[in-house]
Amino acid sequence: MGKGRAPCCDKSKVKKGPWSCEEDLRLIAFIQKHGHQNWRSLPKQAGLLRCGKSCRLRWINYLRPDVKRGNFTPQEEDTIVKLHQTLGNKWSKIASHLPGRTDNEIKNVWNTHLKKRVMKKLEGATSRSSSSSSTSVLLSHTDHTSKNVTEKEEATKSCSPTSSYNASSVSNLSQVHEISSGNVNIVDMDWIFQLMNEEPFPSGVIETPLECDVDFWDMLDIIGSSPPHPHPPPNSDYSKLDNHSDASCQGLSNELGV
DNA sequence: AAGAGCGCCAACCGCCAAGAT
DNA sequence: CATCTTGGCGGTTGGCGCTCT
Repeated sequence: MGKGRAPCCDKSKVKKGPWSCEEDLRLIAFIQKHGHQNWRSLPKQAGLLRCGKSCRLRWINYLRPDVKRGNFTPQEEDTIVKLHQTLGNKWSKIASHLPGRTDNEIKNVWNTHLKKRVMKKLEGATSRSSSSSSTSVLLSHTDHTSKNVTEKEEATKSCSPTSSYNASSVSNLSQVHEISSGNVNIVDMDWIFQLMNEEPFPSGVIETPLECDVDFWDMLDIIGSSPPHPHPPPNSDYSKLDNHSDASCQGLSNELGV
């Protein structure tokens, strides 16, 4: 291990905060095309003003094709509680037992729901001087809160930057147009590349910064409308990107049937 | 109606381990 | 072996939305 630690990126030049649809698309498209051998250089090559770590997190937690979203099943929650008893806060280890679930998600669920539930049950059990402490006793699913959370989530975040489309459906974007969960039209990245009318991601660095990449915004605008249609160039003014982004997200949501 | 408080969760931060040089 | 780089992990936080008063 080294002495000091160089910052993973120049913090002054990276964007922070929630990811936009545009950024997600860029990341997905790049990884689909080139994979992610090097997270550090990925953002630069993909034309993202993000830290490599941030890209990795975004991919692992939300954009990965096999990531499972939505409420945890009672079985999953039971598994988490059981594994937590033996593994402690080893979220990645716990996650490895729950296909499609991420350590971050499990950590959140534990901290927000399961911990309280287990504590409550434990307290109840202690006050009743109960000798039983098995997880099956600890776990009662009658107050399954995650369902409400999910419903709320889907209602309120249908077009949020972080879940504007179903990331789990973005599997093999270049080929797959339907997924098993339904007939969902997936945005074909090759089609996007064609729209861009250029080699998707040249081996070198993409020089186009987000705020002036008119073609890219135009492309996204086209994605946001169904069917695709010629469209006047969108605003290149960064201050207007949010609105533009919302429109694109909404269109994208419709496009994907989310 | 509006402000305060709370819950949830996506994302960031810092540390550590492993691999590369 | 020492140093450097990168990926991964777990803890924490900021912001948003909902509920309560």
